[in-house]
Amino acid sequence: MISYGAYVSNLHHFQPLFKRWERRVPLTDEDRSAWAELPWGRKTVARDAYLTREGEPTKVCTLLLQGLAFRQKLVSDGARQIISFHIPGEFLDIQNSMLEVADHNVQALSRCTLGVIPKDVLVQVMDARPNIRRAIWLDSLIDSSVFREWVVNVGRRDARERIAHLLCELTSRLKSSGVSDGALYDFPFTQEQIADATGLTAVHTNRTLQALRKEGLIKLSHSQLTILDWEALAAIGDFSERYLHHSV
Amino acid sequence: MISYGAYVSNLHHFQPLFKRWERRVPLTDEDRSAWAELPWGRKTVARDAYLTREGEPTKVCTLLLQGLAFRQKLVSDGARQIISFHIPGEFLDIQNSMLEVADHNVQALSRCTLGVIPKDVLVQVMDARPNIRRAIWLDSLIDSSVFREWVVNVGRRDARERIAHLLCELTSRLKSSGVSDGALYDFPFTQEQIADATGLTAVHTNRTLQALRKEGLIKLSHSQLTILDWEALAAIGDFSERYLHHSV
DNA sequence: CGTTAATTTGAGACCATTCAATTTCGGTGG
DNA sequence: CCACCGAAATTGAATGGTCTCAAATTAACG
Repeated sequence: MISYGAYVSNLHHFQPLFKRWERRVPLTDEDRSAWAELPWGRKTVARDAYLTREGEPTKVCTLLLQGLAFRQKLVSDGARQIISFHIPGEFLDIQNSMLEVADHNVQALSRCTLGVIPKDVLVQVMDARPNIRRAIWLDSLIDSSVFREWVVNVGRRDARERIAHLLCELTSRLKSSGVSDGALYDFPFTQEQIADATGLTAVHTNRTLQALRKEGLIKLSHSQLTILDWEALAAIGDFSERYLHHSV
Repeated sequence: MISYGAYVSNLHHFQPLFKRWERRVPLTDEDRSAWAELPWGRKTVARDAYLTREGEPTKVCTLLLQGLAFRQKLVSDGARQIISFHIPGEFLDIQNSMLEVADHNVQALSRCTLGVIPKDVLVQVMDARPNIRRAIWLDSLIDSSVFREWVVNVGRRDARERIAHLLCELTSRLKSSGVSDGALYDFPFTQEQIADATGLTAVHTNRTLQALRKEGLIKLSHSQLTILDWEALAAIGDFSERYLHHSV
């Protein structure tokens, strides 16, 4: 029998997830408790830890509960391309539920707490609960939309535009999720990570960030970011929230 | 009452789709006939026609029956980034089933025949038929994987590598789908389209293709492509089929 | 407070772009 | 069947954004 304390505690971990899901799909109390009662494993990992490795067979799906994480692929000469960043309440590898082999790597960006669940359990709950199925299906479609925008970002924007766009995306998503109030204090990304996410070198990322600072668009030091002029930054980055599908 | 002739004819149109689906998910005769009996609209469009426009409300989903198509986004200065190419038997906008507004454009690359279906019909059939649901869910996850690889391609490879990779992807997908035998005769892509897909200019794409030709890696003229040295081209493009998930 | 990671700076080289101009290709009408 | 036309491919030369390779400085952390 599950104690009331543990039960509430479980539900508590899923608040960012439920909050995000319920913006788009109605959940019943049954949905929520069924979700919380799944055989979740808890895991805490250090910064830079690999959560998934390309080429390995998929066994579980991973929900990010606390901290930040990112997906990446390595090319033959060893260069790294970051493909997406993830915030609490997001699945890091929902595709593992259906695909047999991981096609990219997932790494912790900061110290992370994770909810880990066997892939077949997830498939079962998706079959049984239409609301949860739709919520996950929507998450996955929105992930896809973000990947598409990243193709555009690295393919057709220059350094200044790419970085402005990335900062806008992170701010917008954190604000929408309620994790941050929008000014994005606490910005644990290294310049090398920003470089790998934008297809630039760390050196050029450094110079570009300095330019944005000198123009009074952002304030960034000691892992603290402040967006000083959102309108200007969004204009530079050609940023529109549409692709994030915050409302449905 | 649906005539036998029309019924068979309908099924015929979906052969490339069913063939692809059944590599990963078992379909029953009931699944197939239920699918064929949906209220499909047929549409034929000319080269370059827009099938979906960013910002427009989503009403239908579109299945490519014949011809080639691509997804793209335009940035503020008018530049175009192509995000994916599509071959017969693939959905062009499955995300329309759940999202309210299109986040990118879809264009016909050649003259196309399309199957068009209202989004709510698709949602219903996915709720009712687990096999079809899983097939579409898999399609969508693999689309996502391709988008991720494209982020890597434009983000961390040089011109030569990007184009080699793109040619390998197209060849591999056409071969796997059975549309082509793998040598990829009939290559209707313009150099401008290849440029827009790889984040390059048409001029540099031209020079890079010439280099690949001079090295004896490909033969390309008059819209006919032949891969002369697959191994070498795949090595240059750092190409692995893993991300295409041909088998599950 | 020492050690490593992360950021910053400089200078030169290079890949890809820009901007034209030219040639070839593909389709059309006379 | 050939002349014509716009689209696509090709070529050249100059420019420039980003990279490379160090080296120096600053920040983070136990």
